[in-house]
Amino acid sequence: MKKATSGKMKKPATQREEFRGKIIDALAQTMDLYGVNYSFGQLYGIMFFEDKPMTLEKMQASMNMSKSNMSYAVRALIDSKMASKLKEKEERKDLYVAETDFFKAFQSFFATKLQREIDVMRGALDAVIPPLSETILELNTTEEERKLCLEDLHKLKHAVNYYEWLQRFVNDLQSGIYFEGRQDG
Amino acid sequence: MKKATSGKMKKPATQREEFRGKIIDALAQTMDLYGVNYSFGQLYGIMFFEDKPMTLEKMQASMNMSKSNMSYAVRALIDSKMASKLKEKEERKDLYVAETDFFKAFQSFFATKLQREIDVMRGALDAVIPPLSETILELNTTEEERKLCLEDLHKLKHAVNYYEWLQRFVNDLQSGIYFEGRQDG
DNA sequence: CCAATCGTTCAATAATTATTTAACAAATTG
DNA sequence: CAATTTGTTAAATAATTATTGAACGATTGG
Repeated sequence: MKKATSGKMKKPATQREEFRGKIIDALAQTMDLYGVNYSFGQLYGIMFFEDKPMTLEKMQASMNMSKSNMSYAVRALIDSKMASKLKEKEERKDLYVAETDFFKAFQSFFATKLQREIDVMRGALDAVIPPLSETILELNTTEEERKLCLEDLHKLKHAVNYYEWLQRFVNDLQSGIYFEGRQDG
Repeated sequence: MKKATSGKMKKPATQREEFRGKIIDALAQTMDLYGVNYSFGQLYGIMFFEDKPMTLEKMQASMNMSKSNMSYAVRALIDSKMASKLKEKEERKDLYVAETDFFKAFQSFFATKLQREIDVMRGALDAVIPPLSETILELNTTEEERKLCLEDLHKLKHAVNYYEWLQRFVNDLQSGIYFEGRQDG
């Protein structure tokens, strides 16, 4: 992804808006690093500075983009728990706020991604290890093939260990213990 | 990114190759999650199973893709330290190996990404905080504008704390202390 | 209960990214 | 040192993803 050329954000009027723009760009670049659409990252940045809950209409105005795209964007942010929808509405319109605590945002974003990774890999490992083991155990498997299967199995067992460790890591991340030495909140 | 339809991998001949294919697909999906080109992720998977060093030619044959693209792919893997180039060559051809220790691969991949994030964000914060502070200190700043700037400054200071914490986290990640409880190596 | 409006989805289009082909410089062998 | 051969890059093309506009059901306010 890349800085979109369509629907460019409105030009900074004050110096403060210019500063915000720089931080928003850095945030969007950062999120882009992890596979998040650059524009969706920008929206996070805008919501980060906007202290009040925002409507889709407001987002549309800030980003100069279609409401449709804002709908997709805000949903993506909600999926990775970087934003949330409020229960209240403002004259029929849904309201959304960004998670402005970077520590919590980090926790949510990575925990979500890592958990998805674990689920995908565990799914594949669980599907492959049993029949691979079976092949090794079968009498009519050639000696050469058995040797190759054993090597693969060894690698997959290493992967299982890794993903068990990673699951503990994610649990710890969610528990908050890594944030114990933090300064501020 | 998405499973490429061009240059599809050769069909599995043995059951073992089919199993490998499933794991390779899961690995590629996983890397895709973090913004890595799916095909490049597949290449990592192939190198992961191939125990010997590989040449570009070999990669080309395994993936049914151009040597050019394999050159790009292997470089991306090297950049995130998931693979490395050997000093030796095999009849003029460069040799590459994948990092097969998932713990080390994790360490490298995330440390690289997170460090890039820290650098981008610190760059923006360092560029913005001093002039923003200056604006607040200036006499001819309106009361309203000063209030808004102060709110922004507060948020950015929180971000600085976060990135200081994240830098310590990355240092710890690189030191290996998070892997102390691991089972296997 | 009707008219307006919100948010979502689908299909179309625009924009970006992935991949290839071709050209080239560096290295190497005979 | 000439002829190959390698790996990289640039430009062109193919494929995918992002964004929009329009259509629709749901909701709500009159």
